[in-house]
Amino acid sequence: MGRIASQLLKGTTPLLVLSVLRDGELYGYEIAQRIRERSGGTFAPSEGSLYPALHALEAEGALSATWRDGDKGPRRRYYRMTSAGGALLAEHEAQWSSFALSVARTVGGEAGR
Amino acid sequence: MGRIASQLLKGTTPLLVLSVLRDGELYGYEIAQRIRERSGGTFAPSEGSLYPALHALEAEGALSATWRDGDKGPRRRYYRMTSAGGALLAEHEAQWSSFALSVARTVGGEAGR
DNA sequence: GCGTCGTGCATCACTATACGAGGTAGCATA
DNA sequence: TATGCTACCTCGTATAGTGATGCACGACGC
Repeated sequence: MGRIASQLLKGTTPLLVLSVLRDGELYGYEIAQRIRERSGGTFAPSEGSLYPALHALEAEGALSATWRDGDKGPRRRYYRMTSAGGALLAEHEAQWSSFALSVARTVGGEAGR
Repeated sequence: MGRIASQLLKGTTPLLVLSVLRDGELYGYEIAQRIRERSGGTFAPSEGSLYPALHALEAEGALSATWRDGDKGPRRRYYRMTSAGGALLAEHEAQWSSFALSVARTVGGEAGR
């Protein structure tokens, strides 16, 4: 990803994470893969941003998580969206659309009114 | 603006600044006002982000600037987009649309293929 | 004359957050 | 044995937005 995009990404991680968790329970690594797939490869959140974001969402009560031993490979931490998480997702979605709309208006040059 | 939006804004300032300068020459304060108007009041870049961004764009050669005494009020620094700035604007626009599209795809949940 | 307000530019400390590197660990395969 | 993939976590660094502060000018009210 170019040097610009990593700045554009700021603030979108919770939105992206919550979005892929609408499908159901996922563990961290899998969340990153889903985001990558769904974005068409454009987004590949680094571990250094993904895990802190998951911890923060869990601390806020937006996600609940449980450790589970994989029969193969190391243990995984599975995340599930709570109802508070659903509300937060809705909020982030609204914020995003309003933001994207405002960018479009400003760049497009139509009167903002 | 909420605490989320200020993170979303990161990286968009050059795009917004260059966009309003398509109209012609503007000075710093005026650039902020235009962005505010065009965005419908959603964006109101703080001075602490606007001026450094203008200086950076000037240093990159995307903008040329001249001091001019206002007949009333203090002197103003007028900015004009260079041809390099036009190219940079096109690049930022492309980057933005690709970014916004990817967010929409990821949030929308369509296969990213 | 003097304080206050609005314009206009600039810089600073603070903050949020993305990145990459490094560490731990388990299992599979060569 | 060693290499590589999965899987988690944390740390140092860089980027860039915010609000506060400062300087300077002109206009207006008292």
